Amino acid sequence: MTNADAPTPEPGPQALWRERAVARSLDGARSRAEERVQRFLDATVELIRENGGLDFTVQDVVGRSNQSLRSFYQFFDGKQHLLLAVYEASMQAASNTLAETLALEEDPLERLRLFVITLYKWSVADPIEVPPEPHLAVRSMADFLLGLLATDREQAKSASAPLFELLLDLLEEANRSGALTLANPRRSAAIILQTTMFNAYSMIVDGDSEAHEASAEEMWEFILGGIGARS
Amino acid sequence: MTNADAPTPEPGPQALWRERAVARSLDGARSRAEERVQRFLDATVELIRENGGLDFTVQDVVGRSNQSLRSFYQFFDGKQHLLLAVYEASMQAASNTLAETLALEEDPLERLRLFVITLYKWSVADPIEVPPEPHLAVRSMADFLLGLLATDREQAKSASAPLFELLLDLLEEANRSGALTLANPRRSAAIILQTTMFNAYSMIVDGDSEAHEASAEEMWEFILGGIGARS
DNA sequence: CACACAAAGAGAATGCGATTTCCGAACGCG
DNA sequence: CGCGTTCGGAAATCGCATTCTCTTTGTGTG
Repeated sequence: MTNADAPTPEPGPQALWRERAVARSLDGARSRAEERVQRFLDATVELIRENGGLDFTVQDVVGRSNQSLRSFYQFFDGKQHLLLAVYEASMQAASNTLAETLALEEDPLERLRLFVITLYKWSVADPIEVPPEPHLAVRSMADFLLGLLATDREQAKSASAPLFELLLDLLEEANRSGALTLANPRRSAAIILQTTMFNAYSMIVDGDSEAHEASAEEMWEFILGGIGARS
Repeated sequence: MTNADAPTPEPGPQALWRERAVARSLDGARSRAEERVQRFLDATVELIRENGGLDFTVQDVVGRSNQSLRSFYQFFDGKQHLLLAVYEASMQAASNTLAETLALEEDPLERLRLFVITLYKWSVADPIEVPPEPHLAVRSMADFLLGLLATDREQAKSASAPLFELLLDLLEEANRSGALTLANPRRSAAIILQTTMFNAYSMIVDGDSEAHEASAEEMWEFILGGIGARS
């Protein structure tokens, strides 16, 4: 209930962008505002898809969403915030979709495998080709994310939380069922997430470009061994 | 926007920056030029150290090295190139220093461990505190590197080559000695390098900030398991 | 219906950096 | 000694994010 009327207060670091963006306004106005924010986000996702990167201008986003610069800066603190919002949304969406997919599987370890393989594919996929939902922009946002880590650790952390928590659940479940014996599930979750999402580097430093299919499994094997499973 | 073709023939895309930079010029002039280029690089490293990031202006570099903007753009194609040059030099230096360190150790697996632990420390260390040689700027350059991967894969690859080759040698050596049984050393090298250098992400997503000491070993354990060693 | 006003669009104005260009002095050489 | 090359100094451009101003539009009120 923070009734913010100040120009640009910059309250807590945990203030969710959406709250901020939709701040005041009564019922009707609120939903109208949310809708506008959403239009900005959608336009951004489209742009990222199209040129496969973050090199579009704020003007592009504004134009694409048929709104004005003024509105943009009323809803977001800047391009950085916009990107963060998109990233956050992506992670949330990814997390939800993954959770659905995993629901079909029973075996703890198999669930974990599914998580890794799926996330890996999303992370490696060329955004231009990724057809489905406004889901992942993961690959395209990797560098933005690293930049964020350098400055707003907290935000980067909370934005990544959905996926992290999901994975953590999987690990703890596996631990309980006896499939794994992790001393520190949190650390394991962190390293697995990192290994899976930042594979772009590995992909490149090593010469070949083909064999994406193969490497998904290779990576899974690597992780599996790393966390102490595999005979 | 990637290829800014100058009137000069400039053949392959792998043309090393240093060659480019020092292009023509006879003997005397050449060394003089090399020295100037070096001054730019040194100044850059200093700046990165000082503010722990890449957010300094070209002007800063120029001023710091007591040269002129004009000269800067005569030697480098732009800030991007400067950064690439620094990164390349860092990797080369890191590789050399590592090679020296490893020479003292006999056991293949232990050599590998030393490689990982050392590189990890360099990658995680706060650049402001790293006292020794103009060595690593790895941590500070992680995001730049990812950006590079998105655009100039080849350059990113060749700049990372020194470390990659060194690690590859270690792995093959371990394979020969029977300490390891890697089916595809190149892939293993790639994934190990990635896991080690990009730990920043892992470090953050997981809550805690302490325990760097501990995590170096944890990471080693993870990698060791991943590549199939460890009982 | 005219009026007060908040919301939102159009763009011009700023500011900051990277990149280019221009001008003239210093230098090497026939 | 004059000429071309090299190079510092600094102004001129450019692209883009971020601000600021002015106008228009939608809505509810007396």
